[in-house]
Amino acid sequence: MKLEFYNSLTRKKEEFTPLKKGVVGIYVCGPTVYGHAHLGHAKSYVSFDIVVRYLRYLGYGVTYIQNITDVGHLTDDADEGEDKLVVAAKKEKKHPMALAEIYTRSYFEDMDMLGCVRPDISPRASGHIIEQIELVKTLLEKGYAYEANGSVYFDVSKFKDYGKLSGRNVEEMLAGVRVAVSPDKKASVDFALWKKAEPNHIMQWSSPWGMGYPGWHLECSVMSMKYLGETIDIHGGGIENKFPHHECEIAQSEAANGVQFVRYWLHNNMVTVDGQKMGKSLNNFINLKQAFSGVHEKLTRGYDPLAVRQLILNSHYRSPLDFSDAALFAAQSGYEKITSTVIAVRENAKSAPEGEVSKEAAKELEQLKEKFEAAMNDDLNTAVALSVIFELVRFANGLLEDSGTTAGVFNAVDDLFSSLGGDVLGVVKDEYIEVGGASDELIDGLVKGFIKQRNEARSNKDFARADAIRDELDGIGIVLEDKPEGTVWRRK
RNA sequence: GGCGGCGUGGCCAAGUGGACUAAGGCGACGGUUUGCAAAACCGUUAUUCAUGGGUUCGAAUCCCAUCGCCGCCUCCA
Repeated sequence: MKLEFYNSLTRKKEEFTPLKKGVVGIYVCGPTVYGHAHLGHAKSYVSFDIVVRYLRYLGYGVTYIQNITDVGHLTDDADEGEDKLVVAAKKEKKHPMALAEIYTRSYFEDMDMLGCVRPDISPRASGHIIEQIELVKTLLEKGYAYEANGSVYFDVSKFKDYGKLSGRNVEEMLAGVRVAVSPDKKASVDFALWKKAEPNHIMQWSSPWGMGYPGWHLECSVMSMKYLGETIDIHGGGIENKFPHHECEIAQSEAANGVQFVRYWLHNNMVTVDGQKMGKSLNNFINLKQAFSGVHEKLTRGYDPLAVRQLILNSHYRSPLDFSDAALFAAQSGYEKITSTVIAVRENAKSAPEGEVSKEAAKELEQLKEKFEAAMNDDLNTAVALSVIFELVRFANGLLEDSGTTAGVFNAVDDLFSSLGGDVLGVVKDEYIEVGGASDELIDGLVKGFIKQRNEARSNKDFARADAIRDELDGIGIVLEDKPEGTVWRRK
């Protein structure tokens, strides 16, 4: 089976073929950096991280572009309202660009924690004002836009395909207008390409139409065009951006270039928290730093970033995902199960008897790999792909109990964990340095001292003392496990 | 009000006309193992897929109605 994506544009699953053989250009709408990234960002960017990782796994050369929106958009569409970056900047008493810098760094930090590969280019909207002005000029020259009172608007009536992505009908939209129409616009559906700035507006640039700033949809058109060309293979983003944002991107880009803008539109669904929409006023707004640290009244503990990632992968990217403390807890347990098995496999690979992979093991691993790829090829069904990883865990644990398992088998199992669980899903790490690593030498020495004392107590049948030592260590987050080959410790 | 989507075991979630008497994870319970645990392994845990009708030889999957939730129609991943 070939790789298929559900294309929002055609509303069906389609086999994926890139425009140019072997290479893929993908553009994903990035964050507006006026606050820390939250669970919704995590779902979106982990989802597209999987797209990039899987395409690379399949051997494509992928160019991954994800913008950073550091020019705030208006807080409403009635030509009123304030730039939301500016609003946040005032509140924190910082220059908007300083604020953008703070939250851009915070964003990358959180995405690194979640194991998302960095985009090849993270273009800033503020760094592409010239290109944006050029696009507006082109649209004016071609008659798709008009200037009014220092602002420039896109004339939707000139672009026949408007509405093709979101399934909206321009006449119906005109009939059902709820927002007050700006006096400068010819029609309520027209959208701003360039906005005139009031003198006190902090972020403004000079243009042929006077001082102003770019409209909200322009940057994505401009930056995808600049780095990926006029027609790009994949454009990703949140489903809430289908309209108006992506619809407007199509209009601007296709009007300017006269060619198809995006071949495959991929949209991820939203998150809820405890079954409710996540909102600042609902007190269920959880950002990633809170999820990782557990400092939030909805959370009973902090969660491993990769456990958060695993929870996201446990459902389909086009399905809504409900975050709750219980769901995170379950994901954490499952993540730890995978982790401990991978570590055990790698340790055993070093001490196991020499030997090649057995035919039976090789066959089993091949079947798991095929099942995994079939799931991923079906519009990235990570939930099923993850279940294959759990099948591999069970298979591996069976091998671990068999003292006859050879190093060759363990290495083959590790290879599959590393490629499917690591390279593709990103929930298996290359190295686990938390336990027994150089940074842990002191702790390791101390814990081993306690283990020695406890085992002396055990051999003297002084189980009360033995259990007391174990409980004491458990209280500070260290778990002891008595294995046939001796007692080992790990962090909780 | 208009448009789109969803509702599967105690919880999360895949499956979207016949191989479903419904994956996988978490939790719970029983067993193996253990001094007892932990971890691991084995087994049990939905005759049923929001509710009520209908189509079909056959429906979780299609249609209609009802209830609930989510998204878009104003920036938002």
